[in-house]
Amino acid sequence: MSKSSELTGGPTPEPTFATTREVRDTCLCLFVQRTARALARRFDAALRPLDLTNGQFSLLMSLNRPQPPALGEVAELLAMDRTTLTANLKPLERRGLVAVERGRDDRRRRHLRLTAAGHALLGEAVPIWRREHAALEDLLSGGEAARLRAELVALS
Amino acid sequence: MSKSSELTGGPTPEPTFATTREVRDTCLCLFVQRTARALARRFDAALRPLDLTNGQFSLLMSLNRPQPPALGEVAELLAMDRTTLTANLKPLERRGLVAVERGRDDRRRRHLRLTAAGHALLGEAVPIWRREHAALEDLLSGGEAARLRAELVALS
DNA sequence: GTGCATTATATTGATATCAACGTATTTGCA
DNA sequence: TGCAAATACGTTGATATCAATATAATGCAC
Repeated sequence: MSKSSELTGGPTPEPTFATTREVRDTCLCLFVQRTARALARRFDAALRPLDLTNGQFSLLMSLNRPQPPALGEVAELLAMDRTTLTANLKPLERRGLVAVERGRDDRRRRHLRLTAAGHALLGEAVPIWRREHAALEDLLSGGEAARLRAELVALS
Repeated sequence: MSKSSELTGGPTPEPTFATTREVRDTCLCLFVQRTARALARRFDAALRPLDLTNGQFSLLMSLNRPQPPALGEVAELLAMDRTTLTANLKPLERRGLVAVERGRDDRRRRHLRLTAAGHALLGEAVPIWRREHAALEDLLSGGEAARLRAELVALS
């Protein structure tokens, strides 16, 4: 059936150019990474006047809630490694946008609280996000955005 | 109409929790970054026996073609900054998987060539990619993968 | 063929990402 | 109670990402 033995488990053959085209044209991981880079650049550029990256914006936004969440909860919400979140917090702490405080009940936990400055900066970022996101949705036809979100969540 | 003045351009109000929910539930950039992290972890784990990351796999694969492409072409194909690609090449060059050679016609160009070792390693990676990617497509219903790819490209 | 804009790439500095490993605290069980 | 497993988090080292800036080669106008 197949001219290739790539599936037989024998001595691995070297991939043909046809295999490369197949991977390049179908690999969902590659497609998502590519779009992730493009969107990151786009939102980074839009938020540059506030000296915020897209990731910092999403992180600050996830902290804007009645009760300061623990680090682990936020990491899970962002589908991010805990240690990555620890690293990402450092520049925000330095700038006084986020404060970290030990849990009173459970002293292992570290709760992340948005400071007044962080809250205010987030307020400036929201209109930028609205503008940029509206432009983004214009690239998709009606209803596609919702479907895209559902598909992305299915892969997460 | 709107109880919020976030769109009026006046003194920026601080974002409400409702705004946070809106961003969290709709931001395509956030959704894509989240899925990008999850898929990267997944393919990184699958390729770990070969000591390859998902990005290194995609990069090696993009070099598997008749004529060695120039750095800039590859960067555009991967929607990646040129300087990022320069950095990503270093570990692959160290391991002897990729060779960089100056263009003969245009000596500014640097052509990226897969070595025999790189080609062989890529051969070992293909079955792993096939297995992992098949598992991934199972998470989506029929035809969704193609639609997802098209939507991701529209945003790139 | 000179000179200048353009093109292709490298370097530096900052943040982002995760695995491997280590520490402190809590929980549950004997 | 005492102690081991589980939980929450940090640190280190490696790669990934991009903006800003610099260098070198090409090409074009004149």
